[in-house]
Amino acid sequence: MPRRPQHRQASRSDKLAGAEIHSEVMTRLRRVHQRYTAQRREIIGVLANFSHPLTIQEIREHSIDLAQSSVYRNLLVLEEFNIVTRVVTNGEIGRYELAEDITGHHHHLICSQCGVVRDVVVPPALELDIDQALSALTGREGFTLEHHRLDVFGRCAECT
Amino acid sequence: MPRRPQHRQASRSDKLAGAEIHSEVMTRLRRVHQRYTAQRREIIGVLANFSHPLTIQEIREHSIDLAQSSVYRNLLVLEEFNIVTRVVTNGEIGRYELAEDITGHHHHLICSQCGVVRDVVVPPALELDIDQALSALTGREGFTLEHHRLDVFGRCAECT
DNA sequence: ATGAGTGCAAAGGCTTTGCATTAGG
DNA sequence: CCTAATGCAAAGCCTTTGCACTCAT
Repeated sequence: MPRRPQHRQASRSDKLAGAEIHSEVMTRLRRVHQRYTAQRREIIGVLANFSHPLTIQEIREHSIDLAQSSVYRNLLVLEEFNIVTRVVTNGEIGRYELAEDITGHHHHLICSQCGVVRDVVVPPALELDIDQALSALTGREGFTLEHHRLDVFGRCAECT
Repeated sequence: MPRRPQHRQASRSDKLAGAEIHSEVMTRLRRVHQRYTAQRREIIGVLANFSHPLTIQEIREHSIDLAQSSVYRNLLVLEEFNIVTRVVTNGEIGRYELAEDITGHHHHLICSQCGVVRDVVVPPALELDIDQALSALTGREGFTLEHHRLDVFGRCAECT
């Protein structure tokens, strides 16, 4: 399964990189009796090459021989087992990225004009404050806290 | 334009309520040369009756004689002029709520299982911390900060 | 009066599904 | 081997659009 060369984009604080990601994903899929097929490797490979969530269109554009239905079906499986995450940003088109326990916890900076998404990390102290406050809040509301999502909206330099 | 009685749900710190909302919306629409038609009043009325974002389906279910296309078109207009906000939560179905400058700034507590959405308010101190951190962050990234969205995911009491 | 807004139905666009074929373990 | 996964095309589902009619201003 050929992997076309791709320049890696601005890397976040990668917890895992390159080959490590594949073996990690392989392990996880094995654990749940799922196969790590060529198409799944391809999808993971593409997602690993970018430091921001991709649309299904984009995933297909950056790979070859990926049937549309396979991409949809595989992303569903990969999401089910917490290997990728579906993130919703501006419009309603779904975007996917590797799970945070692979790439590290981060948030999204979204241009409200053109929709471009950039991964960002906020100070650990703030994350702590947020988690504390939300923990109290969910308790009060009878919810079991799972995780939070902090999206930042603004205009990117190009869209002034 | 009949408005079926609806029990108002757990009210947040309402900045405006009932009739006030209609006159406020009326004013805003006038300002941009838009008409406040019966259908638009109906939509606003339904949204005002709930303290959490509604899907288009739900909006239609809680009103009468609203053509599907009119709901879509009106929500587009209302969103354009910052009277309602489209919020995306779990899946990809759009949900709408009154703009924050009408209802007050808040966030969403979303059940990752059943998708129910509850409005929540976090401590002002936390909001301040967040805004400060994000302001610094967006500056660094060449973005102009507009607003943030903090969604909390967890399991509601029913979904344990 | 008169153009924005409405309703109906048809068209779009992304996503899901059915089914025969292929391939991973 | 033997079932999960794939590819293709058809079907679904939410959303948008065209067009004639209606109603706010």
